[in-house]
Amino acid sequence: MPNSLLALGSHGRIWFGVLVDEDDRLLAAAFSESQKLVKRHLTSFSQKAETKAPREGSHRLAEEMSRLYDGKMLRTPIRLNESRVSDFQMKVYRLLNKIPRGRVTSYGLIAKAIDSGPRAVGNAVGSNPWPLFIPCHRVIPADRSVGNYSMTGKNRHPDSPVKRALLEREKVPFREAHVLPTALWNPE
DNA sequence: TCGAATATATAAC
DNA sequence: GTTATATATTCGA
Repeated sequence: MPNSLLALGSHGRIWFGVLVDEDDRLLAAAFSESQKLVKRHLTSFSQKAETKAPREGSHRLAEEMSRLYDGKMLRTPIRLNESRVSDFQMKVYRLLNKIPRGRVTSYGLIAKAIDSGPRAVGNAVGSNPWPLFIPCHRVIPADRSVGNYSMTGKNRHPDSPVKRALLEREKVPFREAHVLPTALWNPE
């Protein structure tokens, strides 16, 4: 009888939430200034495959998430439940995992590396179920502007302040509205 | 199965 | 600066 765990935590103004399966693997994560939004997002995610509502409790990954938000590294390893993402998405996410902290890459460069197209990569990056854990905020448009960071529909402006703040805490160098070319990382 | 919708890129004006 | 067009993948009717 599968039943996942929904755990919330807060740090400053921000709420973090994780959805973990019964084998302690991360199904999805979310963060927002609104606790309600985080909870709603994760609950609806779990309902896409499970009939039962997730039980609620605490989990170390909710704390780890705030470290990532602050631009720090994880203290403990994580395992992902990849059963809800496509092979294509996983191919993209494995590349995102290789982007070093303090650097960024672009949708187009990823597309070239995996022999796909930039819009398709944008789709995959935008539907990342594990924000912060899979650093989708390190992907920017080819013109090196900040680009979008939609949080599944919310905050949909072209140069997301949330995304920029994440990058700046990771010491990505900016000049005005653009990332410096030296911070660009090329996937192999 | 097909048409529409993307967190795009590039080239032209 | 602004379009126009090519493009890969996903999702819903």
